[in-house]
Amino acid sequence: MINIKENEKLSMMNHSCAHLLAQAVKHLYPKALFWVGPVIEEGFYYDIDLGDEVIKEEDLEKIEKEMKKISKDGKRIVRQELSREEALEKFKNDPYKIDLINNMDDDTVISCYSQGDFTDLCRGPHVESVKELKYFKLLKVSGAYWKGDAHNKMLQRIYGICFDTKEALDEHLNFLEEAKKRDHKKLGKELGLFMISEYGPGFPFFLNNGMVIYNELVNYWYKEHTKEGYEFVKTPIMLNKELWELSGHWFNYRENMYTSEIDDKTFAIKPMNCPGGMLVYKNSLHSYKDLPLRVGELGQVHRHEASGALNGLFRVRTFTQDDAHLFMRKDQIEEEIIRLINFIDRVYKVFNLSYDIELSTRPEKYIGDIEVWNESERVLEEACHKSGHDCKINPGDGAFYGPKLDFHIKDSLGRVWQCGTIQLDMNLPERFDLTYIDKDGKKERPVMLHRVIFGSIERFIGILIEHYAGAFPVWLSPVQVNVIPVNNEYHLEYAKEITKMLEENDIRVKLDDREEKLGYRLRESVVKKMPITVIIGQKEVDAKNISYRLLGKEETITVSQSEFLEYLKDVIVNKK
RNA sequence: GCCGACUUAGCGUAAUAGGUAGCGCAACUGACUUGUAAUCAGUAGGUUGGGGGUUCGAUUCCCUCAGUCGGCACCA
Repeated sequence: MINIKENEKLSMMNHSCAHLLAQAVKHLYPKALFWVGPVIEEGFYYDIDLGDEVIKEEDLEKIEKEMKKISKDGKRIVRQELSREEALEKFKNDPYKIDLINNMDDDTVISCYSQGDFTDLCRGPHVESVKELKYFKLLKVSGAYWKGDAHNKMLQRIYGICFDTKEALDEHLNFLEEAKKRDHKKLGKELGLFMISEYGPGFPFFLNNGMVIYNELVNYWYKEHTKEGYEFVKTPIMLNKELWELSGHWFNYRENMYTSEIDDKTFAIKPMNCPGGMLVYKNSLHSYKDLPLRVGELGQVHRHEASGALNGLFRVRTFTQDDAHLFMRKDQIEEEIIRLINFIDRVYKVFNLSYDIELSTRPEKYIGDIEVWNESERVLEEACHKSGHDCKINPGDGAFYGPKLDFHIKDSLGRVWQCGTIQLDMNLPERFDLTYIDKDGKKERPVMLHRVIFGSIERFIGILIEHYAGAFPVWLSPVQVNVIPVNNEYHLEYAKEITKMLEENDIRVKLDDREEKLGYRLRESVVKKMPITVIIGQKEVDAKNISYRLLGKEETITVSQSEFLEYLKDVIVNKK
């Protein structure tokens, strides 16, 4: 996946293409006023005020046609620098451009670019001529708040993308198509993984096949966390409102919390697991010798997300965080974080997911001492480097209660998802007055980390569906082996024997003994993305061996039963 | 929540300038007895997302509610 913004030439082309779009829109909708048209990672957009006219998806073709016409006409793109007064005069009928000009610093060089009958306020740079803009595509229209503020009116935004060659454009359009094919909502339905009912928008149901994947992930999670020295808890879904007042969540997130009135008391369904985790910590005394204490919880949380935000498994109203709270002494932070980074690295590698780490630092609104912040940020960054990773800084993007490391994974299509996060919390240990007993018998405040690796199991499954295009590796696959006898009359008995043998070895196996042609059943094996298809015919019956085909491969491999089992155990245990 | 589009059988879809809906797959029944991506025939399946309105008549037009999708805003 290409990042237009990071490629100087393409970035300039896309910016010019945004102007070309604006010019075309102006031709077709003379009343149109334009806000801004920046380059983004996947092309460009332009925000447009059309009064009461509406541009619809089907209008894009028409606009594109006009853009092509202008491009063919081949006008040069000319830069002109203006004084503030000249600029205000030039754009006097355009409140949006006036707003832009008035918000410019005094030392900004004001410039505009003209191409034929169209002029736009812009700092540039641009390509020499609209002639250069040949391989572009308008992709979607939507509403967008003026200046990105939900209190402002909504403008219409048109998205597009431009390339320097036809091949590059086609490649991108193919990429979009491929992504569409992999859509987890579509595959989830086709493969019987999950469903969402209109009775519960944002509340996914996992179906049998999805549950297999879910449980495999959970089992794997427990196993790895046990190896890493974690303990496990399960805290209640619902707790008295007073707890949320104490934690501060009631004040900050009340609007998004589900509540229930019982016996004249308000209970709130947990939107996060930490307050419960704090209570667990406080349930017993802790010695400095017991630290670091690592407490894991697969905690199901509920958050009332805006209806328009919901999206398959990616954005839901209930999800399971693979949460953990780590309590430690100050001198243990660095080591613990390095350990965590290595842990997360190990987990992502299992799924063939590469990733980048970003450090988000102190935001404007923060709590705690600035020295503690600086020190914490330094420790996080250093741990990142010491574990052999680059660390991109995201200034001011930390939580109000502490800095964090975010893990951005890259899927097989090159799309980036934020999943893991390690957050230092300077708020809750204070609010809950967490302590441990130090060497000299005095109470000390522990340092606390929150962390997730998958983030949300539901969302992670959504990402995996798209990452694998529904063709899961054997260890995750709902059905691992599909057994097809060529002819039920002669081969079913042996096929049953094989099926039973595999079942006894904890392989998820399916026997397809329907009275259908081999081709038909084989096709279904492929369509349902079953990783291994065993075909049992006379040859196999006679030799007492097994022939199998791997999903996506043409060849048939014939092996003995024990070799087959060995092969299966290898791919499953080693998660190949 | 906001802007726009969409909602027809389990799934994917067609149709009517307003005259009560077709097709494919799946399902079921029967025939076929099969060696690497769809055997043939038949049967059943729909108050066209819910409610309201206009009309002699609404799946089609209008209003409204819900949901879905693409964005925006939000994302502890």
